[in-house]
Amino acid sequence: MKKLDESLLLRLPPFSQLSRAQIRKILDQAQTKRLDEGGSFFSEGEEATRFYLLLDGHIRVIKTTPAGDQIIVLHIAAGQLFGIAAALGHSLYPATAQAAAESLALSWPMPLLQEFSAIYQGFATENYKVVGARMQEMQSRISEMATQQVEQRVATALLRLTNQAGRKTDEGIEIDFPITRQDISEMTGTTLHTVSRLLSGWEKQGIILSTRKRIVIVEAHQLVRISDNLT
Amino acid sequence: MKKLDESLLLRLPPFSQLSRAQIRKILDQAQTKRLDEGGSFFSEGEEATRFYLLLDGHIRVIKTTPAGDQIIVLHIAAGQLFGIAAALGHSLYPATAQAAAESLALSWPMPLLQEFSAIYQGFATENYKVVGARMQEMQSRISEMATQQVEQRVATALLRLTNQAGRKTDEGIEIDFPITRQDISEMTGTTLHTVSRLLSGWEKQGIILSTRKRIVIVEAHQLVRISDNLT
DNA sequence: ACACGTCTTTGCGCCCCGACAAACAGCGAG
DNA sequence: CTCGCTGTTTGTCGGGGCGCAAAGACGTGT
Repeated sequence: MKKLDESLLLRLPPFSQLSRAQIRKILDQAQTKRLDEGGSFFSEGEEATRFYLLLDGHIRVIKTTPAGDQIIVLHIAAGQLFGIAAALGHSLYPATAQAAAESLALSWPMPLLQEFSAIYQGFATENYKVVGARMQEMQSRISEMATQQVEQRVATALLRLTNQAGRKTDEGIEIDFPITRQDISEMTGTTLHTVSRLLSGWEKQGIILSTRKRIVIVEAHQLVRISDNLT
Repeated sequence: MKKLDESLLLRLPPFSQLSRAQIRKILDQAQTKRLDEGGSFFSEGEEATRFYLLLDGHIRVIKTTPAGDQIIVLHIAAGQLFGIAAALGHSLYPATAQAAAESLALSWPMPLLQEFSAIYQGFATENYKVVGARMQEMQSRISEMATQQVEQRVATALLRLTNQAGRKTDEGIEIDFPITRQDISEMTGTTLHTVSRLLSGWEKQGIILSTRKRIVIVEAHQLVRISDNLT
């Protein structure tokens, strides 16, 4: 309900064409939730009662297989809606939304999702675009997993992360939230050992810089070359 | 425009709650397209001008990687809508829709997609359900590719196919359209050689029967066991 | 300052599965 | 009937990357 939030929302795609009054009305119905790294907004299998908008931070969406291993399905950056699967006919959250860094989100009761879509021009179409973009990303990842080698997949994953959460520094582009080799292995379907070996190699070649939980891409074009398998 | 089509449509989810008159109006605006095995309704990258409803046959949705290998993203069974990605903000078809068997489909100009959604109760929600189901399937496949061995993935793929296109025979459940080892390898991200070896092994064990382009699952529970890695 | 937990690195051996090659079987065309 | 194309089988070989194990680096809390 702070003024801060109002102007913030105005800049976000789902709400960009609304009036101040409309924004305030929407905000009145929202809850704020702040989580430390590692906390979950909701978990796979829970009843999908609310949908969310990430104001700040980063979220990883995790699925756990019957066998018990976790894999990271996608990442969500600030400004994006999440937990909207119910609009697609699911009554349960299909995955877990976990904070990859300290995160702040607004949430609304699920029935308002339909209401917002019906009432506010642009909200629905923005919704679809989010879904469409995610479907494309998932398709790409299926292709990658099917055809690419581990080395290429890891390179691709890093590039994707820089696109979604890259922050320019004087050394290169830094991935703007804490991320471990384990995380990357869960994104690419390999082991943290292999990821560690690859990153070490790349660091020796000056392609990246890396400290604990932090990765900076120095020569992105080299990663592109690797992900395209031009050896 | 045949009577056949009218009653057929009435039974399909997207149109199940419509009146005869509404159905006729919808049909008047539709084109019919029949394709032999191997033909394409549309191709990846083309401008998305029409959306489709599969009346009969089976379709495989293919993506080609920059490197040139094809992978089968998903299969579409009779009664399902396809080519509706434009509703999600894409102006180009994101993949190729190829007939896996002789197929018959209706199609409408893309603008009618919004119109149908707006006018006809149930059409829009049915649409979402299709999208939701496909997203879940894609998520599952990402998990599988990330965590499962090739043998498990192939078993899972066969089970999925029997669910989507299984036809009961006296020998077991038959996959109801022509499918090659190559196809299966493109679904599971492996080579046709490995698939051939696996299927041969399973046939020796009496789990499946297989002739050229035809697969019959005899002991589905054994496949479930394999896909769950209970060796 | 110290101890502890988390994250990371590195080595080694094995096995799955991809690459290559060659032959066979089924089906349609002429 | 025979040819040719497409799909399938089977063998051998080699390597990428996973499992296992252990130690090292970094950050944190007390």
